[in-house]
Amino acid sequence: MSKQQIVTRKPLSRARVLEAAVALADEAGLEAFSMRGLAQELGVVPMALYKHVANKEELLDGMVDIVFGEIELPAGELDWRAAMRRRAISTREVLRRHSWAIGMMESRHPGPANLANHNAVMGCLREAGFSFKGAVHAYSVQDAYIYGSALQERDLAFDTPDSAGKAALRRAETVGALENYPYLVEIAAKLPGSGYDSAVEFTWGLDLILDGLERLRRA
Amino acid sequence: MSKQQIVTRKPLSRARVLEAAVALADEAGLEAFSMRGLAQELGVVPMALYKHVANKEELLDGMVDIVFGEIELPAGELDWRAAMRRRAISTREVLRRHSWAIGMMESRHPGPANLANHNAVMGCLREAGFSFKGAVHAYSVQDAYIYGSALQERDLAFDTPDSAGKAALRRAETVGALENYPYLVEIAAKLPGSGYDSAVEFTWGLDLILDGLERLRRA
DNA sequence: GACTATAGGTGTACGGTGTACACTTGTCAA
DNA sequence: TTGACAAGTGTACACCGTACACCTATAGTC
Repeated sequence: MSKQQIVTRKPLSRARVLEAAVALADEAGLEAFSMRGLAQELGVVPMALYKHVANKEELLDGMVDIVFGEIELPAGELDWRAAMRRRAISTREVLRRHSWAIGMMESRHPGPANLANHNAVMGCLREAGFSFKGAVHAYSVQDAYIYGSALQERDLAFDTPDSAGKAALRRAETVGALENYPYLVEIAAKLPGSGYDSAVEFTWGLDLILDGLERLRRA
Repeated sequence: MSKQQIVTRKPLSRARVLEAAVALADEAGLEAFSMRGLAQELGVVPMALYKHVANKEELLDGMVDIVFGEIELPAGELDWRAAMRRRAISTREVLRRHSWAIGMMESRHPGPANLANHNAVMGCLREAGFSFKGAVHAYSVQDAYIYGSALQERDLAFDTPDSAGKAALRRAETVGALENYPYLVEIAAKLPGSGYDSAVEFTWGLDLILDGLERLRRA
């Protein structure tokens, strides 16, 4: 009986814990994500987790590095603009899958995937001919935009034109004084029929930034 | 004795609670911010707060709206670019004062200051001649950049060139394999002496974006 | 084969959190 | 004087992360 149990349930490991943690955070959100819940998901008592991760903080560090690992690195054979574009789009997609990670990508103790990612991006820019300072600028602008977009997408939930309009309307209705906010009214009225698409919105801004950076690089 | 107490301690009010909450979050951070801590700060028992705010969520909503209220609205007499630039810089400064609010600016139930802010920004763009779609694009790009920058600044703590270099170095040292990340090494080596300034970094990217938007507007 | 060290899972307990609910008390209107 | 009402209190509960002592199954050594 107890033998069977042991055979049945394959033993925990740091990798298995991290994997389950990411899956749980994906579906439950960061707010509802707890050590106790994760333990239950793994069919184990809460304290069992602490044999594989030091504490919740370290667990989160590991989770974030898994997320970094899913981001496509800039490929050397592409020109810098195409490489950065792909990498930005990949980052956005990964953050849509793991939206709990959005605020944590740069705030946690960095893991190997994080380091590899930053090194590859910086390398791509430097090899494309950006000066050191230029590369730092270029990196900052892109990442600020990528992470800011992810934040916006998550918070505004503009997934469909319809929900976008609804969100604007809900905002305006809050105070019941629509007439004081004519431009919010316009958004509520026009956005639903405008074919708004958050992916298109993202690439639009991305291309604006990349265009600006290309001008910088040539100078 | 008890009379004195009552005279001494002026009574709570929603405004006083919110104000104290913002102050406490400013100095303690969001992590350490609790209803119990706030009550203590106000010299009151925790449950007393619930006579003035429904719960912690609603309290946070109110706190975020206070933050919105501190942001300078675009002034009508400036041209759109100058107005947007000032507003962006003001937003960044406000978020530096209240960095706990960074991830919450667009995710909470919106209050009046939030609505006024969004309405004013959208209005500024529309009146400057942006098409509806163009204004939405312009708004999205700017806010994504502003909030993303705030996130980066908070997380990387690149407040001084020195700390910036240290941060990069700390990252690289984590795995003890500097030679695998040559571009991180470069950052660690060069950034400290480069005169890095996060405010300059911010306006650099901001101007890049505003330039791009001006081109759009003229088209 | 017996013995022991060790890694992995358990059970209990503690101090923290948000907040429901019933209570007192201080203030003002009638 | 009474009685309603708003403001502050005290107790209690379910949840959280995790320290610490314990058990137990396996692996290595003689």
